[in-house]
Amino acid sequence: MSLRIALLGLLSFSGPASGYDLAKNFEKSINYVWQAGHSQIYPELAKMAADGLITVEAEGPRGRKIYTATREGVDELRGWLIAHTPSDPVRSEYAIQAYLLQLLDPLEALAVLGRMTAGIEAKLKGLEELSAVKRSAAEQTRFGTYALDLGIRHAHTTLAWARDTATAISPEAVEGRNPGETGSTDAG
Amino acid sequence: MSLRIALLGLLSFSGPASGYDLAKNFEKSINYVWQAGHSQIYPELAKMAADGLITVEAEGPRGRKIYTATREGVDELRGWLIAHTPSDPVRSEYAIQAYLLQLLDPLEALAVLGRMTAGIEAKLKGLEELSAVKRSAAEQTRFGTYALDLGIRHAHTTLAWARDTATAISPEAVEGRNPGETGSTDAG
DNA sequence: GGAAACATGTAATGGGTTACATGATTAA
DNA sequence: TTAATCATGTAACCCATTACATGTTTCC
Repeated sequence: MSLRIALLGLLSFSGPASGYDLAKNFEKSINYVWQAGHSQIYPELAKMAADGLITVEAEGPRGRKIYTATREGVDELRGWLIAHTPSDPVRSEYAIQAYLLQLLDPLEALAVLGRMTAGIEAKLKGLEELSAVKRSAAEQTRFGTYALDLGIRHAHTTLAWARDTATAISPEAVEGRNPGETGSTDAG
Repeated sequence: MSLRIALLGLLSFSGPASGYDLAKNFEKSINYVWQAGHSQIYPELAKMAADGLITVEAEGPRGRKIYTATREGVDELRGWLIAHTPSDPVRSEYAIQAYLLQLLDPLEALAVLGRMTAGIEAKLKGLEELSAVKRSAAEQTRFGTYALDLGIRHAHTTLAWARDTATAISPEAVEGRNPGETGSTDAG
């Protein structure tokens, strides 16, 4: 359902577009918040057309099909936005690892948390750069910025959590982790 | 893969257990972080047994099967914890709605954000109550608490984001939202 | 005897990822 | 002519949800 809504939304923003256009557009906007590749998008567009939510307005070169949202499609989108209460099932591999960390000894657990921290920092850096680019280029819609903002905030939260958890597991070990020291050879 | 790991983890904590036990246990622990029902757990256990990660140690009354992790299972779990970098694909209906809100007029958008806020507040309340219960009952493992903590932090973050976004859309309208006023009939 | 909880499964369906497959157009 | 990019699809497989289906034990 969400994919359908996302595609209807993109069509509403951009006007008539092909599956290829939508896939490209998806990749650099909603993608930060919901993932889908062309192999999922093309069949979904076919189903949406069969359901009367969109129509093939025209066919261009190379078999390019131009879709437009129908009245039903617009209604569907508006109805979902206004009436649908989002579900937010948490499905976090980070949290699973956190839950199971006690099966490792403290030093191993700290190493795992260190890897987590690095991963989240990298992701956060990417999102923030993107945010800066989009803001300056003004290529981004106002609300697209808000979605990106949510992503950045969540990454910050996860990062802070990983650091605090590391501290809770072993305060001394974490405090000893200053730049230039690895803490692996000299314990004192 | 994650389900497998979660089940191996639960088995490691509890010792030998049946699918039923694991499903119950799952529901009140990892469930806040990764969801799976019995209809997913039973087949997965069968596959894990076929793959040599667990074995049926004994059979109890009512066809109850008691599983234990094998050496391979323990290795698999430890290997995943130590080597696997968690993926955290964001798949948030909240964010999709945020992205598409500009298709509504500001008053409609505010109503949607209000519903979001209420939903997240309810969820947060549930998680925090649970956290209090678990802390007092000491029934919770130390790291299970950390996973729950992550859930609570994320909910807080989403809530703050929803409020800030509402303010950004329409500062006046949001400031006017005091208890006792609905703001729907008298526009001020 | 009947309800509740124990205990285990399968089937149908939907959603998502990866890989496979094909062909047209454009620009170097 | 050949590489890049445009453009569209299918197939195999995995994971997840909901509903269906069955039988046992315990307790009232």
